[in-house]
Amino acid sequence: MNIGQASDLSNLPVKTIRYYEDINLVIPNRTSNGYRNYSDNDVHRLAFVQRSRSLGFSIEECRLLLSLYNDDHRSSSDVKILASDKINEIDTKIQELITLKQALESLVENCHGDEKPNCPIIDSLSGRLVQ
Amino acid sequence: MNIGQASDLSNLPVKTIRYYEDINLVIPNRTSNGYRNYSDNDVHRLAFVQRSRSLGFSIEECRLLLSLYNDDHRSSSDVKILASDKINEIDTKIQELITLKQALESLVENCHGDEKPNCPIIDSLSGRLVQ
DNA sequence: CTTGACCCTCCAGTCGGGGGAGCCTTTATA
DNA sequence: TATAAAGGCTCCCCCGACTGGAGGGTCAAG
Repeated sequence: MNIGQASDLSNLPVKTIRYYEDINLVIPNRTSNGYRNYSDNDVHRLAFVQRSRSLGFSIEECRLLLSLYNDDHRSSSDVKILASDKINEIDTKIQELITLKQALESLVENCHGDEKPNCPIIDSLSGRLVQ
Repeated sequence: MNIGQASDLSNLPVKTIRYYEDINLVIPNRTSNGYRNYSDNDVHRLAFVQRSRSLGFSIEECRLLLSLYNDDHRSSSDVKILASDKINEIDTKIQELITLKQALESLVENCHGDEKPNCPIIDSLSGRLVQ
């Protein structure tokens, strides 16, 4: 099938699918007119990448997951480790964002938010100690 | 002072400080030999940007914050709105990451993680319904 | 007078694509 | 059968926010 139909079936933009070929992730055959010709298996792989990406895996992790996907002799422990690592990564990011949010909240709480220029948020950003 | 000292005082890499000049964020004078010559005020502005960036503000938001920083007639409400919006942004991101984490956790829980190829994580990524 | 630390500019790369120009092929309609 | 629209192709530049490196110039110490 052409790239447009592959795009519909995989929920990936056409541009992204071409990009995935550029980086040797999912490589279709070509028809005689030079058009990309995606097989059902190619589309499965595209959709696999789409779901993996939406779960937060990087392209390189998707490449690894794809190779496990196609490996009949894989160990499920390899996959589990990859997913567990990603959970830890996400968790670290969440904690960082919570810390950030708390810092901003404590600044906002102390700001009157009126028409006057006096502002503890600016004071803090400029390095003056507040509180 | 030279860029190296400005780097030490602002906790910003030399490369980043040059980049901030490129994008017209903090522009120093030059000495006769062509070296950048940072004033104390320039360094304050660099440090201001460093703190703003570490609180999650984008470069364009930093540009706006800097202009408020230098505006004696600012309203603190303008600053407060900017910071509150950023809190909401961060909160949205946290919620997205929590959802992502939960999805991954439910997949990992069902995976035996042994030497066998059978793997509900791969099954789910490949679009096969699990559970 | 040389060494090393520091400074300069310019170019390319990162990640994961997006936008658009300029062209070719296929398909639908008049 | 002519034409127009839709879809395909390659190629190149753009995003944010830097980072690395090449290839040079400048300055202070010994």
